[in-house]
Amino acid sequence: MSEMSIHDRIRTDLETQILSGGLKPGDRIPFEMELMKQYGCARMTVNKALAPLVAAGLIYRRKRVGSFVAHPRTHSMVLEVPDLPIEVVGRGQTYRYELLTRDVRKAVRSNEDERGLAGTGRIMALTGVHYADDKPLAFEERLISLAAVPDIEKADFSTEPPGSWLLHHVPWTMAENRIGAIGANDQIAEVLKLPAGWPCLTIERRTWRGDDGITLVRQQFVAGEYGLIARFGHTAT
Amino acid sequence: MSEMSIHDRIRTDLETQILSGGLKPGDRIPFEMELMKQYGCARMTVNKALAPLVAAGLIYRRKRVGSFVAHPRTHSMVLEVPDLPIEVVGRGQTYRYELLTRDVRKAVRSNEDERGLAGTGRIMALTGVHYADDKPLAFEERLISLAAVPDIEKADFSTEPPGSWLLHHVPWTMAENRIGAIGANDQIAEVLKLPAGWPCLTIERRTWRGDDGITLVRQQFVAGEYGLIARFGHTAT
DNA sequence: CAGTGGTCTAGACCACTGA
DNA sequence: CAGTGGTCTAGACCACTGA
Repeated sequence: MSEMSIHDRIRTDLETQILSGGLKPGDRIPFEMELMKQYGCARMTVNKALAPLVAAGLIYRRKRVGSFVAHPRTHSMVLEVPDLPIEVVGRGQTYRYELLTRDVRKAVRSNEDERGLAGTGRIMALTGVHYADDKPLAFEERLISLAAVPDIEKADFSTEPPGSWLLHHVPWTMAENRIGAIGANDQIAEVLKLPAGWPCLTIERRTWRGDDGITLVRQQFVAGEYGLIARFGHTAT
Repeated sequence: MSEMSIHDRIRTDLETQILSGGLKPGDRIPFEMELMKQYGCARMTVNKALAPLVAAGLIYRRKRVGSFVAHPRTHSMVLEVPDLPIEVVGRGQTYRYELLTRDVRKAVRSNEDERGLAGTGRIMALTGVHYADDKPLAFEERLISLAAVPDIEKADFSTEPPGSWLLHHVPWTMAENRIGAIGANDQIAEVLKLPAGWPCLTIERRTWRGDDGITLVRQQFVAGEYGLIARFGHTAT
């Protein structure tokens, strides 16, 4: 407790009050001058405490008016989309990736996915299967922009899956995941050793660096074998 | 550009370099003293620029050593778990909730879900269906702790679904979502007007206020009719 | 106009830790 | 020991905006 810095104490005190409901959405929080007096500190210290609360969307501030608890709009959770090998090994299973197809070619103009990724530049197209304890866990198809990631041509995906390679080598600035469910089609059912139509959790992820698309990946996880967990969080306006 | 504050310029300059790959994971970023000279500002201003980069996990700092670009570890995304009526109406569809069953009783000690929620106190158990444009969208079963939410007994769920009621009336401090896929069983398939075994996206959400469980809800969304979207984010070490 | 938050300065002392 | 980051102070000027 006493090891906490003053700005940490101010911040956590306010967080606690907001999350416990003691301070409700729309309520005014004390002015900077008042917090200075309460905590016996300088204004910069109060400011340092409030900045992360603004960034987290817990409060909003208006000049001449004051600072207020924000109104929660949605349940906003932090979703960890983990590196699959680490996730699987972390569960005590063995992990293996099997590369099925690998193709380097010019992006097809009429294909929306490919055009959005690399314009009319070159792309690498990969399909593969993730195994946990030698049981099929997920089917993956992936497109990678060679303009954005030229080094990818030298990568060896017989040992390391492309997602891990990218995660470790290529920084990204923006990503979007779409999560849904679908029944496995005949081809995927065969690869995953499932009856056709078997339910799968789908994740479609697009990743950008700046305005440049890096990769587009679609994964189908065998229902029951894998789930995503999202925890905690709060976002408001 | 010139409207940007100094700390915003320092921060975005560094972000740009890191995200463009000009600064790679493990690279040292300039010392605070160097940034002071580069930007002609005080050390506090540099500090204000670096703090959000630390919070975002883009850099890490070690005393006596310096500050470095962090190594990306996992994709950490913000998942919006929206209020369903708002989401549906936002898509231009009509929303309707149909309450199927409502039961108030003592929690069953042998049932792990119920015991975890309310000890041996009383609970409300609800099942219902969410409709979009009068087509079944999701089946929902929900348990609510009456100890945590006594007012819920007076709520009318013929118009408003219980999730919205709770979102608007009960603040929560912690939540956990488990996302997966499953084939609809016979009972749920009938309610959702699907063939048995039809793939569904499942969301299981537990919500707490402090140490008290508020609600546990399991939702099954008809595959193709609904998806979750998670955006952006970054976590590193 | 007056009071708020936004930003910034030019210092200061400290804890930590590699050399 | 020396140099880094962590924190803090006591000011300052400004833009914004409700009264």
